[in-house]
Amino acid sequence: MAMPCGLMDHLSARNAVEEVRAQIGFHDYLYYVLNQPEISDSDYDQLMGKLGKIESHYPQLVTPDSPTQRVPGRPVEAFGSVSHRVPLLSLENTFNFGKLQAWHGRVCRSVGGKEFGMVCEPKIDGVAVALVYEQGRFVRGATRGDGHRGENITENLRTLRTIPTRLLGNELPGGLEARGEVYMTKAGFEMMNEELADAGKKLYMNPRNAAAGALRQKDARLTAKYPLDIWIYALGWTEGSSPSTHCETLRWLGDMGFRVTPQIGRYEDVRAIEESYGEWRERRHQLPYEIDGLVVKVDDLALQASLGAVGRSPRWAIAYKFPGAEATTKLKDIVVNVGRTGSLNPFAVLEPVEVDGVVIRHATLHNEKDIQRKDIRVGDTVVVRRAGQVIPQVVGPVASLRTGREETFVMPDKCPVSGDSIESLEGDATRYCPNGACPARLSRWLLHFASREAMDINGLGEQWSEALVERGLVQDPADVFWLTKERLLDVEGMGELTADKIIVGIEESKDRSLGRLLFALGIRHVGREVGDLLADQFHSLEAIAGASIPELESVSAIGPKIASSIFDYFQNESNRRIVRKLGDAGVIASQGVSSPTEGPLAEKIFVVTGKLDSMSRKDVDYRLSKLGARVSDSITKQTDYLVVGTAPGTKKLEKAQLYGTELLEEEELDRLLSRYGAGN
DNA sequence: CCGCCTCGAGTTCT
DNA sequence: CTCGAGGCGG
Repeated sequence: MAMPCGLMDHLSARNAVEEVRAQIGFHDYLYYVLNQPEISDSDYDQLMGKLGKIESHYPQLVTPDSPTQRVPGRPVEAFGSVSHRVPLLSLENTFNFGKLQAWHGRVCRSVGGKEFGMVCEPKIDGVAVALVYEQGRFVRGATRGDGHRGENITENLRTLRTIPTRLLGNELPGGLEARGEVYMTKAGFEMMNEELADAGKKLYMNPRNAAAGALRQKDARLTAKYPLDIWIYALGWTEGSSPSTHCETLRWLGDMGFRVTPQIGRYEDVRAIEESYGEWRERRHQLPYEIDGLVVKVDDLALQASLGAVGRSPRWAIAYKFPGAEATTKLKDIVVNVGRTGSLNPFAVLEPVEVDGVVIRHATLHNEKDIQRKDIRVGDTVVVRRAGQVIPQVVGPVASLRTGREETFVMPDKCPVSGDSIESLEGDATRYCPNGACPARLSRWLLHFASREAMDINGLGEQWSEALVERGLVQDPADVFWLTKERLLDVEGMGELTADKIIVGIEESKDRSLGRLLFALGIRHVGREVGDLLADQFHSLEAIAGASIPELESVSAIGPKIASSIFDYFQNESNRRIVRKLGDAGVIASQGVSSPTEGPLAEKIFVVTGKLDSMSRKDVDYRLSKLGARVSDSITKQTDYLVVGTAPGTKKLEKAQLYGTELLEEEELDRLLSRYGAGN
């Protein structure tokens, strides 16, 4: 064997390598685990350089646990599977204190009423792994898998600097298995997604999925690029002696160089745990990584052993989870709804799941493109989130849980209600049912026609809209003005009182403003705003119906698309009939009063976020507009003030910060209003 | 043509 | 609230 540099014989080289590796291992521990480096980065680099140099001269001394080998040279073909010597069980879950008390009661009974200590630690939202060490060296790492067999991801785990390749200390057991949770910090996750977005690649949905994805890279060189970390939370098994309580075990593992969950508490009383749960629930957002609850364990290991397990969960531990803003569930089906415009709107039928204290069964999927973009398939396990304050949203599929039996969604080519062939308008992501008389469209249209912002017909909601259309009493919204109490009573489930209420509601709606009526008609691209604009400009329904495209376009904010949509609407014979019927029924459509553009707050644009205690949003709107201000709902550079109520939307606050918009507390708004005589 | 801004449309659950 | 699309100014 050649000895190119000749300075060392083989034996002293071996000693030198061992020496340097031990030093590097120790400094890795100080730097990555304790966050207390004792040497400078350049000194550290020198150590690494030295090791690399010796190893390059004596390749036979290179072992997989060398610090230079954290990132291997080539990808693996496939992950092997390994069986766990002691199965990794999953924990029983609870979201409420009652079930925690019940668990505590069961443990109490089975230990015969003796006092016992419990340990409580944050439950990291990551990927559970088992790390096996032999003679103090990291030899194997695996995922949980089904609890009995997991995937061998040793190479990938080796890239994590916080996983020691060698343990510290002199009296190490012959073999041991440490268990922990690999996670990605929130910041690392954001950064990574930004990079993926820039590269035009698919984004990860949350830090946990990103961590799981990173660990499943076939090429560990890729894993090394992800910001992964680990907290060790338990000892799986060991050969030789080990401490007798969970607390001490963690300390013992920490001394060997593992990065052990720091925020751990010991309790004798479940009520104290409940208190700590409350604190963690608040504090979780300040942590740099995500936690989804607390894990409560019996501290005494002998007691743990005597309690054993039921089914797949140990009896000596329970996960006390936070009500999550996110959950995963099965996507049972994708069903298509027909909107009032005839738009086909796919929505998800979900296995009911609790998200943030509410059971979610449905969620909108927007349109076909959106489903394709997110690659959502029927049968997928999906992540569901309550976006913004309320509305459930399917974030995306958990692709790793696919069985191969999932079906991709195809938009039907016939309307699911009327059976008409589907039209797709050029440059429009949504598709439409072209049949204006489609019963689904009709009942949605009627509902819209009667809605608060439109004709505001009291008593006519979803239920009765559908019933009236189904009974054939209404073929277009103008028909409602010919309804009589007798005919209403024909409808199944309709009582005297309801019928009276609806008749009165209809009568009262006859003199709504022209703008509202235009909006109610449901002309494509004509909403509340454009409706009022047209009313201000033309003063009567007849004038609008008779206007030419150029005349319509002369109104600012109305361009070619909107103009031709309006023009086409009034060219259509059945629409003209509706207009005539409305006139015959005595629907007056008084001209809307144009809003004053003068006043103390003229030209000022307000946006409101969150809930206000003293008045409703409509109230704010009304009072501010009386002073000449405008209330918009999205923040732009033009916005002058953002009124901040309780539980404000974070998006709006962020934007306000970006544009330097002035913030107004509710009190300040009150003062402002009363100064100009528009207060309470 | 692009980048803003604004408007329209659909939406869940209690 | 969110997305998509229309209008309009640079």
